Amino acid sequence: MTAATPKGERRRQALVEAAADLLVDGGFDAIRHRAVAERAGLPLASTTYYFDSLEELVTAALEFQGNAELAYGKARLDELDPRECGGDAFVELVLDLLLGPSGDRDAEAVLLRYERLVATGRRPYLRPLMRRMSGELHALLFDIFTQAGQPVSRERVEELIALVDGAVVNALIEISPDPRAAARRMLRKAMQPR
Amino acid sequence: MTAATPKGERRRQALVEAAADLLVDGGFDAIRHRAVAERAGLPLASTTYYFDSLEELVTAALEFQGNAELAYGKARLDELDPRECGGDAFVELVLDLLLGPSGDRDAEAVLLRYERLVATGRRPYLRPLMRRMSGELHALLFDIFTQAGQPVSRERVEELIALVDGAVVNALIEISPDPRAAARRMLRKAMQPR
DNA sequence: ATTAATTTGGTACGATTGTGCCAGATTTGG
DNA sequence: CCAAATCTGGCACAATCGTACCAAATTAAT
Repeated sequence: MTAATPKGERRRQALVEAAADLLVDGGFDAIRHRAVAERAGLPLASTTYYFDSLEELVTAALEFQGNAELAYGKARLDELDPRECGGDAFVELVLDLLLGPSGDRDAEAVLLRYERLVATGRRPYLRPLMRRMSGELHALLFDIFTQAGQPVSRERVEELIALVDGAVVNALIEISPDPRAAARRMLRKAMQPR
Repeated sequence: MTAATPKGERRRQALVEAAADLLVDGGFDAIRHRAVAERAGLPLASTTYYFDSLEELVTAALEFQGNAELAYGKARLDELDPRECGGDAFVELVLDLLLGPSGDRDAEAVLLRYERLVATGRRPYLRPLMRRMSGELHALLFDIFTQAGQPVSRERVEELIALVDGAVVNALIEISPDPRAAARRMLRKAMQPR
């Protein structure tokens, strides 16, 4: 279902953003009709009016959030200073793209990113969207490495991403998880010249 | 709550195994009082009689399943033929340990293994258990590499595991996911001598 | 054998869920 | 300006959930 009136469009968008918020700090299961409506300050029925099903709402929320993250990544690419590309700053940049800005320190934000990947396994309807966003992220990383004077093959990009993702996933079971530190360690070792 | 009579112990165990079954083919969310009771052929109330809460039941199921997988891994180690350790067979062995036996062909079984890792992020009560099992798995892989005449450092084991895990997680979003193939490709490249 | 502890299984309750319904209000198009 | 489309929001329903309760049955202990 799509809105036909300007105000309707605004309301629909408000619902999407509310759902994206819930997604970020509660995971997929936090996206419920009532929760979305409440956070958006709208009546329950508006969620079923603008979205034929929960799946549609979840998809819209994921797309909104994913696009925001990609836009953030592109901004980082544009402001990339080619001089500061060998050191730690570059590693942090890559981590920012894969795990989210270092500002949000807690592991929660990181967790969600990987919940998305895994949750896609049981929600086939998300696959096309996830595939597109994942492709764009890979391309973005490829550009950033190139721009930074450290050209890499597409295969190498995939390898580095896998390394980071694996490090993160394995860090989640620690008593006091610090996935970013684990990913940083792994990435540093992989990137140092031999 | 723990059983005091032999028959009670048997019933309790039946519940654990039923819960483990549900875990395997439905994920954590599939472990519900009613579902467990039904699969075990026992009344609903037996689940609350033997387990103070759902968390306790989930924990028991995870432990049961994890131990079974570790036992499988140890069996594979014992029957390891040191002659067939350079080729593809060895790669498949490692994949069997990390993704499960190649017999279960579908991506479902693989998916669950990674759902467990990520789900642990939102279920802190599972962390001690997951940590122990993960540690044993790492040690097991270390032994296997050693036994196979390809000694590696503990750090290298972690790196290879991360590589496989990352490859799997990223493969889950494909239209027709084949995580094992993705992991195999990544592992082969990492293990080939340079 | 008889008392006490344990187990059984049926049932019920309160919360939460996704979603359908619909009379009224609002906005849009002619 | 007015009819038609769109939107609103309150409500209800059936399912499902975790868990509490309790009288009867079974098992263990003396």
